[in-house]
Amino acid sequence: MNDDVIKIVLVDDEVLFRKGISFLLEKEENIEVLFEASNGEELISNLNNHETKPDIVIMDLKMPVLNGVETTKVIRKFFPDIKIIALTSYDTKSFVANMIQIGAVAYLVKNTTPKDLVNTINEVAKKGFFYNETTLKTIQDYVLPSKNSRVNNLESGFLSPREIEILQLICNQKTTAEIAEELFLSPRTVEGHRNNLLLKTESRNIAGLVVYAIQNEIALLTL
Amino acid sequence: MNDDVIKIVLVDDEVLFRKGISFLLEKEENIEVLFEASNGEELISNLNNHETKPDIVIMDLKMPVLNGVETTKVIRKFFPDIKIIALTSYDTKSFVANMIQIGAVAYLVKNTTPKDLVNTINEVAKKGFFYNETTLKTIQDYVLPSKNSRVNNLESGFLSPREIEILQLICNQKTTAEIAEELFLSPRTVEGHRNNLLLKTESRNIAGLVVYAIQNEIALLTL
DNA sequence: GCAAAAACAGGTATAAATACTTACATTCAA
DNA sequence: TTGAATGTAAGTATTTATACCTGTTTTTGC
Repeated sequence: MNDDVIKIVLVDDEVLFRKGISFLLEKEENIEVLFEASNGEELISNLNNHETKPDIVIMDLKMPVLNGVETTKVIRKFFPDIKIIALTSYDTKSFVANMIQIGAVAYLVKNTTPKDLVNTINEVAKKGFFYNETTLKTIQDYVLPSKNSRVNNLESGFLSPREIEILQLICNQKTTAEIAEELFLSPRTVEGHRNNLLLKTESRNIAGLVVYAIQNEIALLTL
Repeated sequence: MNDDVIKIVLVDDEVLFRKGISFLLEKEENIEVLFEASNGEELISNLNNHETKPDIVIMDLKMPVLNGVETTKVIRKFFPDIKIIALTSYDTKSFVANMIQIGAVAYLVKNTTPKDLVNTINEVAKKGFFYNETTLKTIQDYVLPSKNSRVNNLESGFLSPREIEILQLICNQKTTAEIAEELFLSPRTVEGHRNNLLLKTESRNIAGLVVYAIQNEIALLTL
């Protein structure tokens, strides 16, 4: 796959963005855009139907139906040969680290140049991964061993499924009592989870949690 | 300016998106992209320096430094001949209405096709404006006269400068007491504003306020 | 099977937000 | 100049959230 044409698939819910990138990439001689998808589910069913698999998937993280994180996990499992370049608007530390851990081989902020994008694609095709300086720094921050694993894990910011579930309900303006009722839990349990969320996301209050959730694409902004 | 080439300027903080659209548009024979800008301030200083003015500015609403709403106001004042097409990721009712009221001649969600974009540009160049069905419906909802102006204004969701200021501080995880101190106000006053914010945005709590703020580009997600 | 996480749940406090109300001064446009 | 909107501030009460603590059970990875 080195000297060959690099086969790309684009996944992003914004048509304009997708088409734009598509045109940009097709100007490159060694890059071919196989197809596009507007969310993770579409991507996966397309992958199952297409004979030729892409070398690289360029994927937005904030998408409806099946988001970038979940989609990446699925791809890693069922199509381990496909490289994933994560593309997003924001770059929260914990999220970069999270994506890398899940298996993205490159991480790009949308506010990047076409040149960088093409360069990243070529590097990924050649070496299998490509991390720019910012990403490398973030990785360093996280990979560094720490004295206390518990504290570190609290600081690292990864959320458990339950925590994510509760965070989403918080973003939906639910109170602790309502969340408890909805999930058949004690309010105290919900309080505990919320407290952990505050610690993990380093937030002071609900406002911080919501901002974090949206920044990290845990809560979608779509109505 | 009817049969002539349509001169366009793109304003968006995401380089990739900008370049993508740029390529898309330059494939059209009757469209020329004069220049690009990454935020409102850059756009305005560019407008001042360029001899040839654009016919249309395509503007993202969520931008750092000077956002789309403020930029639109400035353009309407100093370059009234330039048409503005608003482009955004989300389409909250109050925001669409707000932009139209400010003077945008078209409103496009980013999740639209290149064809629609080109079509909108051509229509705007020809007729001076172009509203799609969704936008028209939103306008209808707002233009309809109402029995009670006070209630209507509360429902319409437009926020006063003071309210926006306080909303931003809320998004920064500030408590009522802290906001009061920072703005040299009584905590009760801040409570009053916050209460009005809850009413105007139809939110139940802080979480709702934060979501609203981000959806309506009042609070930026950039760190 | 062991160790570590995660999920669960309670106690005791205080701090903060929310729900109602009212009132007055200023600013701004019709 | 009158009404409307805004900004200011307060009373009273209740509900939520936050900050500490402690513990058990269940799940998961190695």
